[in-house]
Amino acid sequence: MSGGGCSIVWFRRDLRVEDNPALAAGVRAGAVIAVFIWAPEEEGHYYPGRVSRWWLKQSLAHLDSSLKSLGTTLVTKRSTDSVSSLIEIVKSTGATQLFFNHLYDPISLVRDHRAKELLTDYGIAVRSFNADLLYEPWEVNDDQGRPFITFSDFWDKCLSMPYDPAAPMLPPKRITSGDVSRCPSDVLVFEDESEKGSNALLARAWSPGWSNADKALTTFINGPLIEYSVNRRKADSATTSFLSPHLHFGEVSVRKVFHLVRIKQVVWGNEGNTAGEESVNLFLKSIGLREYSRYLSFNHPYSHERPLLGHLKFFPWVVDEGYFKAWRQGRTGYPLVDAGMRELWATGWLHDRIRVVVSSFFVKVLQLPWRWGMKYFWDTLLDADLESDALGWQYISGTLPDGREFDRIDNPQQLEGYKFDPNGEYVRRWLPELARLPTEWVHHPWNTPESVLQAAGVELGSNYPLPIVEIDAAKARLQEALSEMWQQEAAWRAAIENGTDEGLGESMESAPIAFPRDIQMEIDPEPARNNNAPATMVRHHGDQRVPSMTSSFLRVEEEEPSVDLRNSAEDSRAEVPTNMNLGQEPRREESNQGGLQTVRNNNNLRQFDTFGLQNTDYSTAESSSSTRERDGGVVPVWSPAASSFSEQLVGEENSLGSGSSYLQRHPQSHQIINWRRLSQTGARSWEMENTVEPNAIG
DNA sequence: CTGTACTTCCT
DNA sequence: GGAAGTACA
Repeated sequence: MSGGGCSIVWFRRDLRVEDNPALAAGVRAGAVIAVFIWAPEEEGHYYPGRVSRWWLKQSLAHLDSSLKSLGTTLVTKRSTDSVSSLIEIVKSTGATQLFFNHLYDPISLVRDHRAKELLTDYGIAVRSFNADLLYEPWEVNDDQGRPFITFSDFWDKCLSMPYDPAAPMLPPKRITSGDVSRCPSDVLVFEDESEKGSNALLARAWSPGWSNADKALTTFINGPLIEYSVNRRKADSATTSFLSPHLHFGEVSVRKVFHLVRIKQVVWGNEGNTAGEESVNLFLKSIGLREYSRYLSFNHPYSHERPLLGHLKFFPWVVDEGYFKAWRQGRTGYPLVDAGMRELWATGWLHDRIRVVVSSFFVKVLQLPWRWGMKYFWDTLLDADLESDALGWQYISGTLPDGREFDRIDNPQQLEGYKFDPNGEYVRRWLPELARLPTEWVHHPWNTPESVLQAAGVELGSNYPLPIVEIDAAKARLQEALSEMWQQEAAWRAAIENGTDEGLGESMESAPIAFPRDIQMEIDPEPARNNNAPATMVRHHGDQRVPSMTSSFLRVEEEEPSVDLRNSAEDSRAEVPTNMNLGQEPRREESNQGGLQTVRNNNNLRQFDTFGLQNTDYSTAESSSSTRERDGGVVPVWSPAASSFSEQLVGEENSLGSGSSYLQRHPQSHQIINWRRLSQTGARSWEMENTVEPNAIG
């Protein structure tokens, strides 16, 4: 096809040969050059952590061996600029086409757009595909064609779309290899000497690689899935799917997961197995959250570093590295939290429930800035995933429209972990110093009788800490912090109205809470795990300001773009994109909603009506055309204004004019994205459609 | 069977 | 905090 040149299939987080649309397209087009480019510097702060790099290394080796058995090989390149490397590969191989699968994190959106532009200019036919999601983010909209702002609405829609997700494709039977004789692979280094020892242990517990992922999926669906709803609340149960690292690297297709799970659902539905059906719904929901994380990232590319809602803009986060360190080391004095943090450090894994516990503790009790916790998760989790983790932390922090109240420490008794760890086995496993405490006391040593402690060999404050913060103190401090936040907010508004402080919004925007320097390097309680970061890692933290140790209540804002609150939204709201979906060709298969729950929840927006702002001028939001004529069709174009639906929200909610207005509760919600920084990267509009033909651009 | 107090979970 | 479920009069 296309003149007979070979195609580059650019692998990224789609390390599988099965149900890989980019690979399938390459195979269909003729000879294939399979490429992986390792350019971690492109990730900025989010240089992958040790365990994540370990996984990637294994997964790539696995993919390479699969490709070899199919007739080709994986070309690997070390790079600081993926797009330049692609052009080099084009030059050295004579490839005429490039295929890849979509990613939705902000860095990839920019980079992939640039890849498309530059390579198209170079005369290369570029096509990209959906391999990571059931539906592309722009396919899932409400009745007015606007993106959803709550998960439940989003997920209800996904489960009731008029067409099913694409059916998974089989792996190619054979791949014709392109000529790579003049395109040598670089040896990719994913771990340094100091990391090898720790990494060796990982191989005992995990088997990266797409066919292992497939086995894990089958095992889960035929086994633990049916018990999922019952067992999911046990901290150390082996009944989670353990698919998340596989899914992160795209070793298994989420569409295959979805299809196989729905088959089970139909079977169990016919059998009247309600427990099984409930399990399926819950498990699919966790798949849905992963979908939603991409959806949010696509619609709000800064959701990994900025709260989606602005109402915590003035919250005085506790910038205290001592707290942060205690949390990381599992020395907070709360056994369940500490057990979780030690498990995370030791294994790179944490049960979802425990993730909620430790992150909720981090935000609500310690009141540390959530981005620190998110960064630590990024550095340590085997399944570290920017979009999913951003969603999780924003949810915990109460900065999502459908999240929880911020001003409550929910279920403080869950910190006495009898719900997730009723017999204390989990705590005893990870906190040997508490192993001899009776179950009755193992979750709350702080009020355990002295005689019991002595008998168990526990000396509080010595071999196990007293609670770093008492729950009651944390509640009180939370209230103080909130009133301080409201004062700051009021002062800020007053200053703006007086015109005396125009610069504040700007300065806040440019002063996010810096990560503490080198957080990976000082964590380790055990020298054997010392994580001597390679030079590249250090560099990413080198330019960070270190938070002051002396001012634990230093007020540091989560940044927001400057918002001029004086003008009414109706006067100046941006043009509303209307036809994002026109170019889509919905698949025509008959929709099968067999038994899937489509109960519609109420939106249940939170009552955070503290600012009382109603007139908000989102003048910083740029307007941009959301569609482009192309090949006789209109295709959706990712562009800042098109994906930022703040202006639509303003329009709709203000026109409702009711006391339950969304924006009355969340006056600055969804005004979160500083598009200037995006445009600095050179992206004005990013094609995400999958049918760009050569020379169609420009 | 309906009303109501109580519990659980919430992305 | 509130919806949705549960137990019981």
